[in-house]
Amino acid sequence: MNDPTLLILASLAEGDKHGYAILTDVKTFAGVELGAGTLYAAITRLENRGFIKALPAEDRRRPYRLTPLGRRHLKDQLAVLAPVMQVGLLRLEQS
Amino acid sequence: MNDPTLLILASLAEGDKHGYAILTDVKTFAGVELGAGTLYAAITRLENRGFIKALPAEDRRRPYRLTPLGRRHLKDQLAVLAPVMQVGLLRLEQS
DNA sequence: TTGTCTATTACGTACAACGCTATACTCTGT
DNA sequence: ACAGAGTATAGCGTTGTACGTAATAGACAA
Repeated sequence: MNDPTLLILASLAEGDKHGYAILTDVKTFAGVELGAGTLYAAITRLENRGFIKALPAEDRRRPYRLTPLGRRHLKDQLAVLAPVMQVGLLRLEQS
Repeated sequence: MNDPTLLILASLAEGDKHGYAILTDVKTFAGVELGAGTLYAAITRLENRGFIKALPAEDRRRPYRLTPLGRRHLKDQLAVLAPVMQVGLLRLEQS
């Protein structure tokens, strides 16, 4: 899958998580196994864009929280994706 | 939106289309306006991967058809996306 | 003839996906 | 005590590609 940011945002919509927890969560709900490099690079980008924010570190763990902006972004992304999925599935059935 | 290839495959699932027709179709069903460069570059990549194949040109138009391989690929992509959407929407509601 | 629509191609840039590696700590089993 | 697996993050290099922009060109309407 391309676009790991969507997966990360969807994961954080459930609640605060640190990187590794996102990794396992994504694998569970999406069946996608992100590489470590892919994940943490995407996290950094999401943070720079204000979609997620870092919480105080616990030990080695660096938890992140979805911001209202990130929440809206996820919602928008899903709103774009929904009709694509519907049309795709419908057309695959019909032909 | 990133990943214009998904949009193109979904468009061609309806029937054969040339580039410009894909452009307008995608705008209609997905609300996404692809740039010309984005579109034709993606088409070339899809052709190289065997997901679509070129049909005999009509005038200036170069129509393309979804191959069985491309069909399967679209199906797989949507199958990955479906749970991501479900989980995303569910979690947005809950929180 | 100016502009808009159809239709494709080429080019350049900037970002980012991904694999790989390094680091380091914790816990379990033998 | 040691090996190995799991937890957790960071850095690097390559490759791919998304996207904007511009060029080309025919058709048609104002």
